[in-house]
Amino acid sequence: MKLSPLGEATRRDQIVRSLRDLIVSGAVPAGERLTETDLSSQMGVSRAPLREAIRELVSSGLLVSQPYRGLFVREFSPRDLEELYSLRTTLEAMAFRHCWDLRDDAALADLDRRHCDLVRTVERGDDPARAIELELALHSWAYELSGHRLLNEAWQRIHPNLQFYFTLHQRAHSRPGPRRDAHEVYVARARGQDLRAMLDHLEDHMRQGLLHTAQLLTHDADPGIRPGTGTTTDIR
Amino acid sequence: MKLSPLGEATRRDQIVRSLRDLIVSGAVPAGERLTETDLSSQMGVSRAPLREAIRELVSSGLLVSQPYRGLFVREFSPRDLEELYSLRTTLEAMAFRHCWDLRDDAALADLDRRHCDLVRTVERGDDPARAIELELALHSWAYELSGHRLLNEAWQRIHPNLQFYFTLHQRAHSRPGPRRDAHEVYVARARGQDLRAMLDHLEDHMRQGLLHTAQLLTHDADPGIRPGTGTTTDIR
DNA sequence: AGAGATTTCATTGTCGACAATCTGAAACAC
DNA sequence: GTGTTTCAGATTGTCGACAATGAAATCTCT
Repeated sequence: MKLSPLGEATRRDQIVRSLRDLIVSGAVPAGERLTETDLSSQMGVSRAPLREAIRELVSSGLLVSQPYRGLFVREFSPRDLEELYSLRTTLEAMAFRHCWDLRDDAALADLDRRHCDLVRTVERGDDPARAIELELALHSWAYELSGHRLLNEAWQRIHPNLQFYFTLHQRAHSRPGPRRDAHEVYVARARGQDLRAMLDHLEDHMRQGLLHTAQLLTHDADPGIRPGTGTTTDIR
Repeated sequence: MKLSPLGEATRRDQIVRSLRDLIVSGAVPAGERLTETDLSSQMGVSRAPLREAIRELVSSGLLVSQPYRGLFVREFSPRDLEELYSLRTTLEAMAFRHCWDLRDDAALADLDRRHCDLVRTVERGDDPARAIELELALHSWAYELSGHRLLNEAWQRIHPNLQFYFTLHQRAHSRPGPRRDAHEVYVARARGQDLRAMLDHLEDHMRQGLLHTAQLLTHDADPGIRPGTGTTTDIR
């Protein structure tokens, strides 16, 4: 039996969730300045718990705070995006190395379930935000299965950033959610017996994702993107 | 010319630094409960900035907060330690892959400088806390050189945890600081041309560190430590 | 005396008000 | 006209007091 953690009672946590959803869903434009007074009055709470929630979101990278200057929704430069992808690749490779021998029938069934959810939502076509969520949830499988709490925490920290960026990207180019066949291969590799193949596919998958999103970026002056620099296993 | 970032003016940041030093230096026993009222009165500040500072330390793992229950200094289980080491190994390997081709004369001089500082402090014998600090600063070299901001952030987040644990460990067993020759090899590898050798050494170095510290742990019931599960390159 | 209900008290979570700081524009000197 | 200074307005940072919660101590009933 699996029971979800009961909702945190404290307002701070509610605010964190609420604000995170607000940002990640793209309801506020990236770079937008947020004023605490407005937020607190709109949410019907005092500034004290709001400010604590803000601290949490700042340290997870969704907000940027400049003392006495203001609070801003995070913006993504091409360089930020590349860093996000490279770190993610490294972490996910680590997750697979750790969870590889722990894959039992229950775990694989779990993987299938997540995959089915994703496919269903993608095929339905509406609710692309949900598709993004499920896409990332699919990737969460390896982290959770690994049993590595610290690794999972690290993933949970960059997870909203990816979700946020995907939403931005999708809105900007009104594209459909993630492609189906890419995940077919991913899942197949994850079910297979060849860890090396999984890691290689992972790196390709990530590199493709990076290129796919990066080539559509309008900022073209930043020389941050160098597609090389293997992040998991390539050192030869 | 290198100018250090000018000190944050806000009290919150001062409190963060002050509290972090307090914890990391071992002045407060691990597992100890901290009461906000005491802290705020002792530090001569109100609870508002204190609580915001606490949020920051909680999200970096140095404090544990249970809503309405209390605030506690983080404790390390053998499992926590293993997770810290494995994640650190992965991140540091990534740092070296990223900085490898960026090592120029200035960077190597920087590395030497850090190494000399460490050796001097270790040989002087007093101030073991400073030795720990410099030990970790030596490792920071690769992260900073890599130019990978997100990676550096991740390192900065686990950095205090390591410092904290080393302090605890050193106090408990009144041992001298880090061994000298271990870092001779580390620096030599970092200066060399063989990235593979560096990564292999890194893994050995970390595994030894883990075993060295873990075998002295008194908690022996936790089966968390399984020395296997290579974290960087071993998948053969 | 012992188990359960109740009260008490310390501590955390939240609020509204005040002080410190930044931004921008208007006033001023050259 | 240009550059500097001053001053208002708005916003963030900080404070002290109050409400909500948890845990220990006290009380009650068998």
